[in-house]
Amino acid sequence: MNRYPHSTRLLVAIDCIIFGFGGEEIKLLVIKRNFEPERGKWSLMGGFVNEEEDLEVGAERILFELTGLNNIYVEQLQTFGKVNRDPVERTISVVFFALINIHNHDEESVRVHNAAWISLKNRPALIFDHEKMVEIALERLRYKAALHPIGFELLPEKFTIPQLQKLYEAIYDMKLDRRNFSRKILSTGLLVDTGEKNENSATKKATLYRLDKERYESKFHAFWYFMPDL
Amino acid sequence: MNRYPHSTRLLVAIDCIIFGFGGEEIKLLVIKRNFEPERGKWSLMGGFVNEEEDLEVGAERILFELTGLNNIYVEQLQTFGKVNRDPVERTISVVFFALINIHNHDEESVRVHNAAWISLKNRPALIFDHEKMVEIALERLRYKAALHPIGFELLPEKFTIPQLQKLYEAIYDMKLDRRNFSRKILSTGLLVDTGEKNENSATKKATLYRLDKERYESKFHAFWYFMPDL
DNA sequence: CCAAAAGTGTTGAGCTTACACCCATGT
DNA sequence: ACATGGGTGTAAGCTCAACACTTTTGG
Repeated sequence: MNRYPHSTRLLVAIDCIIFGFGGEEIKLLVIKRNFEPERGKWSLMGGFVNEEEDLEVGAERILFELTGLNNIYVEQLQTFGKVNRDPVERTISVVFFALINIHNHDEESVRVHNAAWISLKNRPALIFDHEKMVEIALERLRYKAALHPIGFELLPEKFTIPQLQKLYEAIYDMKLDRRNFSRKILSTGLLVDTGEKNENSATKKATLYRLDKERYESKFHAFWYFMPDL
Repeated sequence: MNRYPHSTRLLVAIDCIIFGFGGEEIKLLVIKRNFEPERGKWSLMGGFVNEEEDLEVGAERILFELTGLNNIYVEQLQTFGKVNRDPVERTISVVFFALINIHNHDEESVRVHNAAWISLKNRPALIFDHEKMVEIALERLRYKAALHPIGFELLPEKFTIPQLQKLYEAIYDMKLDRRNFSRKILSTGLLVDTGEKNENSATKKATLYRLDKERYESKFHAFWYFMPDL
């Protein structure tokens, strides 16, 4: 059904940048290619767009395939289209980035796909232009997390303020003042005290909070400063 | 050269959102289609990606074709890929947005393409999903202009602070306090007094400033608040 | 001399930062 | 009891928002 007769058709791929938080540092879920080209190298999870599939649906399909998760935070990042970015054949890649709770993914899927969580900060080289994609994704994550309450997507349902602070420190690779951070976060009114305490701690047990979903939805698009000078 | 044999190839288009500033309101450069489908309706300027052409290069080609301008501010916005977004044939559209000085474009090109500057705020309906594209572009413009010194791209080389203020008021569709705005802008150190005055004014002539290019480049990626509460 | 727009100064409020102390827990 | 990490209070400085007055120009 080529109804715009004189135009060239191109391969369109989707690549997914999957961020997780390990408690100390930001992690990236990547696959080790067991096919050519670049067999044995690390790569983002991706796939081609199906003929009868919206881009977002494709991204969700690919994310589900690797993680077994649905209903996760996904955002379109950017489209990469340099003529020679894929040495096999010209391919346009629409890149998405996802934030998931690292403990929720399906371990079996990850094993089957030969995937692994790697450190974002000390990551190995990635194939093609995936390196650039990750750089831009990190920039976007920093941008977004400073202005919107996005970080919660990386944490479990119930979390403590010190955990949240560690997360922000990992995202921006900087230390924050405990007292000021706590006050700023609580002042948003997004956190609800569950009454429970974090039993894992060896010292004083920290309060477990959960997100106030309604407030979260309604305030998500507001412009805030979660971070001091960036 | 189909070397990924079993995958579908799709049409890939580029659409351009072109913003200009008329002195009072933000304008959009659009074309009136003289071809089917949707003949006679307003549409963004666009075209298909050439086989041997990077996406950014394609966007610059399309922008040059309509405006006669090179070296303008262009940024990739997002890619639209709903299956039925183009009724003729499935087409992925990579959307760019450009900021130009409205007085610099080539009038002849605009006439040839049956194009016109329309009001952004009171715009007529656009074809396909171009309406949504413009919405998202405006959101992005507001986002970006609040944090980065991007507005200058819409003004002439030399401009006055009141002009700049009118621009920001147009972008955010709100009134700003003259004194606070002036102070905030001057405190960035981005403006250089040219020594000249705006001779067009009927009353007190305002000082003409120009951008300090070096400072602009070096501070462009800083996070700032140009605007009060959004 | 008057109207209209440009330029500048001040002040109070609120926010941010930097800092110190107390509490809970396990060893 | 002590080490470790969690929780809260406060004061100083700074930025921002709100506001009023003076200057320049053309008519």
